[in-house]
Amino acid sequence: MSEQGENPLAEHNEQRDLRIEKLKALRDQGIDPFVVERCERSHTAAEISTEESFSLLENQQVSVAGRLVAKRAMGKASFAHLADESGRLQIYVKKDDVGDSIYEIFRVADLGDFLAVRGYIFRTRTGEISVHAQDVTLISKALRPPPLGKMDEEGQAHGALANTEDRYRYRHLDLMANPESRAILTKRCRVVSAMRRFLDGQGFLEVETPVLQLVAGGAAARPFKTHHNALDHEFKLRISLELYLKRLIIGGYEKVYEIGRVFRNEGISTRHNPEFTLMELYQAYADLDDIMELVERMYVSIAQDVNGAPNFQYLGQTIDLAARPWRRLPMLEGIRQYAAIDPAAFETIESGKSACLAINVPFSLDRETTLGGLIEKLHEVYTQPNLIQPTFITDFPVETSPLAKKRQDNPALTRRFEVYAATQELGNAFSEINDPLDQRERFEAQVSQREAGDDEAHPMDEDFLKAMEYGMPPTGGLGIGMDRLALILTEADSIRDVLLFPLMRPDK
RNA sequence: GAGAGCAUAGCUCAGUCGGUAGAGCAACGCCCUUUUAAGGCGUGGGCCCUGGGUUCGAGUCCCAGUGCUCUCACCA
Repeated sequence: MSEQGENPLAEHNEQRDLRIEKLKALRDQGIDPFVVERCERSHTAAEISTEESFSLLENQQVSVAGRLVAKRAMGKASFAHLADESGRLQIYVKKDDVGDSIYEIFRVADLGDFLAVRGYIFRTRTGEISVHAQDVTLISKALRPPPLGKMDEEGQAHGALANTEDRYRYRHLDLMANPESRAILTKRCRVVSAMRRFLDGQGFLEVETPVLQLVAGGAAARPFKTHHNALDHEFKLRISLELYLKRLIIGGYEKVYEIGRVFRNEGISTRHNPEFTLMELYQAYADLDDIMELVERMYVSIAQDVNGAPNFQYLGQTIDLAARPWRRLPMLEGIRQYAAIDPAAFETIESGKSACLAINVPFSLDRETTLGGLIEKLHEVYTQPNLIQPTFITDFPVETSPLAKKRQDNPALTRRFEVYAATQELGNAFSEINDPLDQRERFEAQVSQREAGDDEAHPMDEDFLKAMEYGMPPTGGLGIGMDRLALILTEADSIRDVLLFPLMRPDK
């Protein structure tokens, strides 16, 4: 926020100044790395450096390119490593072979520059498969040194960019310097594509619905607000995908899904980012039990795709997704097992609270204003930490489930489940309400909660209610936080590790 | 929102009892034709996060602020 404004060229930086000088000197000799537009590559680093490929490629000509990430210059013959997306590859540059002028180009190349190398494959005295250069071209120049550190024989980086803030804030540097960061982020992308592949294979249609909405509904959260100039109207960024996808079911689509960014104006933590990726699907003529079956197959398929097995490790435990059917546990039954409170105690909020007092719960009862809220709190505190192997928690309280059908035999409970594994919530599903009168009552109950001070209660949405009044088939729906799913499949510590660019406070 | 920890060279980090700044890597110069965290000799590089305070003297101690990280709360 400096008043005079920052001129990047005025920035004092000795190493950068030197590199700019080098660039000028090269240009004076007619060598300009930035005029290069493309580069023919015959092989990637990974395609060269395996034993199988070596047996085919030894003494063969190859053309490779990549970022200069290590350099060991020794007078008239030098070694260096180039990194491309596939990995690292050693090159050997000998003055006698490339000639004085090319050797000089290599000699002045800095770490971070991009080089194209043509040469033949050989194995060094110490056994490393390498390219013996016959030609070296500078194809792009880095004006700042990369925070690479050094890599030892085990491939372990030393002295590389390690500061957590910088790794998130300058992800391009993190990706350059830390292969394990890239591995986790790549896996996250694969989780999303595996999800898409599975759903496409099941006959679901991928759709896109509005991010800018007049009423931000479908979840309980405060929205971001923005303004459209031409309409001179306030819009909100969506907090879920739900209500527009249901409109598509009303319109006659039978199996739709969307994988999209949603925005919640809330705190940031190791499990929360203000914008995150949600997958929601809706299937007409299906109920909660159909969705359970779908979820079991979906997770097995995704784990198989990204981990190569229908299970994964988390905190030292093996989570076995293939052992189907997964456990089904009604929420009140879980509370009976893990908190030792009889379901009969939840007649009223008062009787529920006395049962809580009797077992000395470790949270404040004053905060709980609805029976359903109290029950969910007990579930989170007592049951959830025990849910290691995949488990469907069913029969959520009606007050906290304003979009789920009531159970016919007990209208205090809903046809809803959340799926848990490794103690993490990994999905939320309902038999969706399709009775517009019931839906109106639920919204009205939410509006009274809002008026009682709960600014995250669901807002009234007349436009959606009107849509439902045209008739909606019985429908099963499912929502999955993709970032959370990626988090446990990668065993990452923080949601920021599975987001390419997590939200950061503005720099300086 | 509450608490704890951290902030020093481009990167990773030391810095003792309060005495005006150190290493490795990176950079620059010289040597070196199979090295691989190459090596050898030499050189440059610092708003010690910011602002106050204590003190003859503060990277170090105190206060406040800022930023980050973690824990808790919030987030059905």
